[in-house]
This record gives sequence, structure tokens and C-alpha cells, in this order.
Amino acid sequence: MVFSHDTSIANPPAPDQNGRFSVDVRIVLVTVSEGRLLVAALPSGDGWQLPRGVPLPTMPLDAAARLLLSETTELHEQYLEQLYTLNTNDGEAWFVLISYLALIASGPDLPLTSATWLDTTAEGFGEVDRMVIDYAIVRLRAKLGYTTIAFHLMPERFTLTELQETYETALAMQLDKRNFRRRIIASGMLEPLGEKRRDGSHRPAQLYRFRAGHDPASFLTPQWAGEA
Amino acid sequence: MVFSHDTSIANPPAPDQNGRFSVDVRIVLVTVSEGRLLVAALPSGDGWQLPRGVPLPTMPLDAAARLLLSETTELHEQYLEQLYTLNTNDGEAWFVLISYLALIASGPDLPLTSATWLDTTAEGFGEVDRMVIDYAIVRLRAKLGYTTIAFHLMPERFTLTELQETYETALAMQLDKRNFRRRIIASGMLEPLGEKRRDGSHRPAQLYRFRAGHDPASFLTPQWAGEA
DNA sequence: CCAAAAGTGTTCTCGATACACCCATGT
DNA sequence: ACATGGGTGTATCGAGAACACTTTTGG
Repeated sequence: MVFSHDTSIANPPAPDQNGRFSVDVRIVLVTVSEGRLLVAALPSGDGWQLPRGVPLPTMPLDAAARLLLSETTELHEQYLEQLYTLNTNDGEAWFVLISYLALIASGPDLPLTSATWLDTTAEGFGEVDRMVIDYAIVRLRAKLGYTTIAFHLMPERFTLTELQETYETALAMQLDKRNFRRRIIASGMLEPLGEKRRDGSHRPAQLYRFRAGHDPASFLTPQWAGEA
Repeated sequence: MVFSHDTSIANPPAPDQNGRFSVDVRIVLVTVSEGRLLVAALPSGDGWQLPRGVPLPTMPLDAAARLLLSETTELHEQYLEQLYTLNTNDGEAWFVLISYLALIASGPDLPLTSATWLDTTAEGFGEVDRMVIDYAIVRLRAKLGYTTIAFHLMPERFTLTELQETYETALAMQLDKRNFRRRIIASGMLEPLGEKRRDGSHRPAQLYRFRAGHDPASFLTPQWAGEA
């Protein structure tokens, strides 16, 4: 018998040698800036690594991840989502690596503490970090198609062109302006503000914000692949 | 500073008091039989619980899950997939609950050891187990739409009607025979065997098997919702 | 010849795509 | 008046859904 079976949630595994795994939390903190999809990285020897930490067993992992995030960026309005749990080996012991995807709004101010923004395709990450980043990007791209997650990459108020640019950067794909607008409007996720933004010698742009009561289960139509 | 930062995968968290979480593995083992979607359960007090175990830190979690599976069923051809990692609290300490989805082929022989097959909607599970089961079913249904996962619920050789019945049971939804056949055939996931099966006073059915070289990344068209 | 399950095609609708011009403003 | 980015509509195509009859066998 290899397992010590416990009986219920109210009666969890005894704190013996078994079942106590090292847990390592890593965050893929992503933003968009000037047409680039960026990830927060910390220097590590001659390369880079994702922000990471070993949580205390006295706090929930999501709280640990959020704390880690607050050590990485000063900005407090972030989206945080558990990504995937890896299981990795180091000699004898296996440890559990729980990865999170975090998003913060693009903008001229991208406040980091000791981390640096790197292109998401940058060289210099370890093999595992690279996998985690790549998976985070896959997930982000998929979710852009059928959720309103893009909201977290945008400032409070924005124009449709700015929103489209964020999608294009995140998806690494050009989108058709008319189709993009038709779908975004049809999805009902945006609320037009009365105001317009004048920022040059051209027609001013309508400003929008994400609708407060946007149902998080509301779906945008997927499959923008193959458009450009 | 709440986290002890480590530098790389090759230099994992030190085995100190921090970062050692209790880890609990649970398996949602699912099969289909006689039009019912079943889950393997163990008795627990006056109710039921999922097969579970506390893995040793000296083995990968997937191996622990597979071992657990082998304690639950004698059948060895199973599909196993990591589902989701929950983080649950018991008084002071938090523990990490890693859930797996496993599938075994339907058939007259559904060999279990100490477990019992219950309807997936059965009462008597704890709150957490209920969540895990429900999520497993959601994932299974989604994956039936765009992968060849159904393969693991079928015996080696089967007819199109049997395959459709498995889909219908798993999805809890009636499907149109002609549309079903057109899509399954078009997906290329099946290989017709030369033989036919005669099992009654009616036209014999062509036998199929899943194509050996079926690309696991090959996708069936999704979205069968709303068909019936 | 009857019962029972296997097998097969066409039509319609709707969402996804491709595509080009006019509008409002600042200089 | 012209340069700049904002804003709009239509035609085509393909996938998904709805739908009913013929075929083959055993008894």
C-alpha cells in the first residue's frame, strides 16, 4: 500500500513525511505596450526567470500568488488566474509548480519594482519557464476569443482602435477593422461613453469602457485565426 | 519578505518548513454503461468519496495518480489527464488538491476492486468531490467536441451506432444520426474494418476502430450543443 | 412479409470573411 | 485643400442543423 487513504476533506492527510511536496509558485505577468506583448522577468545569472516564490502553508495559494504579484508590480489592478500545475523532478524529490497568468493594463506607466519587461519571445529563460510562458500565451490568446479578458489589458477608457491594437498585439495577427468592430459591438461588452477623444488632425474617436455588468460568462465568438 | 526566492529549477526550494504543502490526489474515473455515465466511488461514512491518496514526494504526481487508479480498477487501459489544482483549507494549514480525470472503456465488464460505479449525478459526495466531479464532466463534454477522447470510452471494435450512443450518454443529449456520421467520418478518426457485426434480425453494422495514427492534435468540429 | 436497426443526401440558416470608400478634424 | 485616422455596409462561402426514406437481415 503506497497511499495513506484519508477519509474526507475534514480529515486531511496527517502531517507526516508523505504527501508534503515542495510547492513553487510562478507568475507570468503580461502586458501590452507599443505593439509588443511583454512579460515581467527577473535577472537570474546570465539569463532571466519568472517571478516566483515558495508560499507558506498557512495561506491559500492564490493569496501567495497575489502577494508575489505585489512584489513584482506596484500596480494593484491585476487579473490573476491559475494556469497549470506542473510536476518537476530535482534528483530525488518531486516538486509541484503552480503557474499563474496575470494581466495588467497597458499604458505609458508600467510600474515594476525589481522586474523588467521583456518580449514574451525573449531568449534567456530556463526550459520550464519557457514552457510556462508559452502556455500562458496560448491560454491568453484562446481566452481573448471567447471572453472579455482583454478588459484587463486596457485602461479605463479607450477607443476601438486602441482595443483592436491590443488584440492584434496579443494575437500577433492583423484583424479587419470592420469585422472587429461589428463583433465587439455585437458582443455587448462595451459601453460607449458620451465623450470623444481628439488627438490629432483627424476625426475624433468615440471613447468606450467595458460594461460594468458584463457577464463574465458572456462569450465572444472564437476563431479569429486565418483572418490575416 | 514572505517568499524565499530560489534561483532556478536546478536549484529548487530548500526543504525547510515553508513551501511544503500537503498534497492530495483525487481521481474522477468515468465510464459509460447501458446509457449511464458512471463514476467510481468509495464508501465514506454514510456517503461516498472519490478515490484519493497522498502521494510520496519521491514520485511524480502522474505516477501517483496512475497507481491510485490501479488500486481502483483492474483494467489497465486507461486514459488519465490532470484536471485542476484546488487549494483548500483545513483550520490552519492549506493543502493542495490535484484532481485527475480518468476514462475506461465501456463494456459488460467494468472491473473495480473496492469501488462502486455510481451515476455521476448521485447524491452523497462531499462538497469538494462534487465540484471536482462536475468539473470533470464539463471537461469531458467539451473535449468530446474537439478531440478523439471518446476513443477511451470505447472497446477496440465498435459500430457507429455504439459510438453515437456513447456520445449521447456522455453529453446527455440526443444527436442526429446523419449529422453525427458525416462529421465522425469527415474527421478521419475512424478506420472501417472489413467485417460487419450481425446481432439480430436486421441489417448488419460495419465495424470500426479508432485510427492508430490518429493525430492527438486532430480536432473534431466543436459545438454540438443545441442540436437536440 | 414483417420487424428492426443500418445506412444515406439535400436544403436552409447563420456566422465568418473579404473588401473600399466617406467622414470629421487640424493645420 | 490636404493629410490623418475614425467610421461604416454588402456579397460570398462554409459549417451546423433539420429532416425521411431505403436497405439488409432474421424470423
